[in-house]
Amino acid sequence: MKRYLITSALPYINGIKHLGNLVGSQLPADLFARYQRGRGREVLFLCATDEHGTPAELAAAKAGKPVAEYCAEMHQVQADIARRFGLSFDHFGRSSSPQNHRMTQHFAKVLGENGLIEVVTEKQVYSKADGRFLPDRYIEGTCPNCGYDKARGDQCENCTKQLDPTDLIEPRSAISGSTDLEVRETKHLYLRQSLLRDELDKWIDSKTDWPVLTTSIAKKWLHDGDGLQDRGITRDLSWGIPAQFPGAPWQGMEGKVFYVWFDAPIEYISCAGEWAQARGAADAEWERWWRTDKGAEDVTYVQFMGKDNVPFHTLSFPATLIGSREPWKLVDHLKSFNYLNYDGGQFSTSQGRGVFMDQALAILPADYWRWWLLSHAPESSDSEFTWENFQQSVNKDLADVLGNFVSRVTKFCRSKFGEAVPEGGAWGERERALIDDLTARIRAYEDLMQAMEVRKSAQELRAIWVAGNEYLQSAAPWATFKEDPETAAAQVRLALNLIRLYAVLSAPFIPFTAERMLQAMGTQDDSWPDDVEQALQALAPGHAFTVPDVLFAKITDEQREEWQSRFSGQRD
RNA sequence: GGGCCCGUAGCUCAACGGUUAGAGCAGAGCGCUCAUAACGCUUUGGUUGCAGGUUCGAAUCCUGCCGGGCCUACCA
Repeated sequence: MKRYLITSALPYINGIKHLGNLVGSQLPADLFARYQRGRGREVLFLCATDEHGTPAELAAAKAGKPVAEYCAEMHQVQADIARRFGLSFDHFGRSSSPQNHRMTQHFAKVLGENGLIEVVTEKQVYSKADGRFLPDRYIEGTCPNCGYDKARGDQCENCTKQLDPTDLIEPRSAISGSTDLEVRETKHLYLRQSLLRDELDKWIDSKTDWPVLTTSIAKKWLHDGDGLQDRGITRDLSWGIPAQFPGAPWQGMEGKVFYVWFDAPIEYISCAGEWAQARGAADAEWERWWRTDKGAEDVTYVQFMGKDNVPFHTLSFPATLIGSREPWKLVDHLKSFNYLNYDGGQFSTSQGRGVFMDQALAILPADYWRWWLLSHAPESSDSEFTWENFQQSVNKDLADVLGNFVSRVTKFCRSKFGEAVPEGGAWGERERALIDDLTARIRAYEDLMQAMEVRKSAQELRAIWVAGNEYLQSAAPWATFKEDPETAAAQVRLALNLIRLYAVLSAPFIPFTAERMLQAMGTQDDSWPDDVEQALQALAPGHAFTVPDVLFAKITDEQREEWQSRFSGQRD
C-alpha cells in the first residue's frame, strides 16, 4: 500500500493569511490528504508556522511583545483558524520548535563536514538606532538612477533598476527612518550549492511530470548567468536558530542565526518529529516517513506551494538534503499554484486588501470558501476572486445542485414514506444506466484527484451531483408514487443512498457538510465506492434518517453588496 | 534589460498536431411540481489577441508584433 507524505508551504507567522495564501498551498494540500485518507491510504499531512526572520521581529515589536511570545500567540491563532477551515493536518508545528533547532543544526553540521559550507566576510548596513543589521530591502533612499525617493536597497520600484544599498542617496532605515547608518563587516555562512548544481540538474531532469511552472523556474536558477549561486544561510538576528553551537565545524558565528529559508523547509522533517513526540511515539515512527533507510522507500512525497516558493523547494532544500549525504526522502511531486487576485488587484497582507481567513469564516461557513477556492484554483494561470462570481458559483453549485438535491429527496421521502429508507420495488433499466454513468464518472474523478487536477476534479464532482437531479427528473418518484408506490420506494431508496455516496465523494472538498449529510442519513459508513452498485445499497430498507436543515443558505444580493463594500477598503 | 507563462463564447475555464473548437454560469424557449422560485430538456453565442509561416491538416508548432502576469537570487 502506497503511503503519502504531504506538506503544505509553511504560512509565515506575522499575521492571518488571506484567501490567496490559503488556496495556493494549505487548501489543495488538505484536499489531497483527505482524498488519500478517504481511499484508505496511509497519510502524514504536515504543516507549521514559519516563525523566523526580520518580519517576525518587526511584527512583534509593533505588537509590543517579545518575539517568542508573539510567535506563540500567533501560532495559536493560525492553528485555530486552520482547524476551523477544516485543514486536517496530522500536526501543525512550529519552525521554532526544539526539534527544528536540533535538526537544522544537524544539517548545518553535516553540510559543513562535507565541505558545503564556507564562512564569508561581507559588508552590510547597520542601523544604530534600530540596533540591527538591515536587509537590503529594509533600507530606503533616493534612487541614483531616476530620483525616486522611496527606492529600496535591493531595487528601485519606480525604474526597476537593481541597486546596492550603498548606491542610495540619503539612505535611511525603512523601520525607524533613521539615517544613522553605517556599513559594518560581518561574517556569514554560505551554502555552497553551486557544487551540487549537476546533481540538482540531473534530479530536476528526472521530474518529467512536474508542471512547467515548476521546472522552468528551477532551470532558470540552475543555468542563468554563472549558474546556481551559493547562498548565505545566516543572518544577524536574535530570534532564530543559533548558527554557533557545540560541535559546529566553524567559529565566530556567535549572535547569528540561520536564515529562515534554511530552517523553514527543514521544519517539514522536524514537524514529523513533533508529531511523533506529541503522540508519545518513538523516533522510528517519524523516520519511516523521512528516511529511505528506515522504511520511507514506499513513501510518495508531495509538496504544495505558491509559485514564489518554487526555487527554495526545487533547489536550496534539495541541496540541503542531497548535500548531507544522508538517506533523506526527496520530494516526488511538487504541485505549485499561481496567484489568486482580488477584484482587479492583488491580495495584499501589508495593505490589508482582500479577504482574510478569519474574516471569511466570520461571514460564511468554511465549506463555501473551500468549494469556491478549490473549484477556481489558480492552476494554469492567475485567477480572480470577485463577489459576483463567488455568489453565483456557490449558490448554483452548493445550494441548488447539491443542497437542494438532499432537501428534495429527504422531504419527499418523509412525506410519502416517513423518515426511514423505504422498502419494496426493484431497480430497472434507468437505475442500471445511472450506476454505469456514476461508475464512469467516479473513476474519472479518482484519476483527476490522484493527478491533483483540482479544478477538473471539482467539475467532475459537480457532474456527479447533477446526475442525481437528472435521475430524479427522469424517474419522477412523485408521479410513480400515484400508480406504483413499490417502484417509487425503490427510486427513493436509491436517491437516499445517493446522499450518502455524495457525502463520501465530496468530503475532501466540503468536509463539514459531508459530515452533516452522513449524520442526517444516520450512518458512519464513509467507505469509498469502489463498487458503486454496492455503495448504493449501504442504507438498507428500514434504516432511519432525518431531514437536515438547509445545507447551504443562498447568498443574497444584499449580503453580497454589503461584503463587497466592507472589504473594498483596508483591514482594521 | 533577461527568462518563463498566459491571451479561446458576455463571464470562469477545457481542448496540447487530427471529425463540425467544448463545459459551467449568464441569456432565450419548453417541461416538471418532490425540492432552497429549486430541478430537467432544448437552444443562442467564437475570424481561438494581430500578421505571416510550416503542414494533407494549426487554438495547438515556428517567426514577428500587441496586451497581461510572474521570476530575476539579502522579504518570506
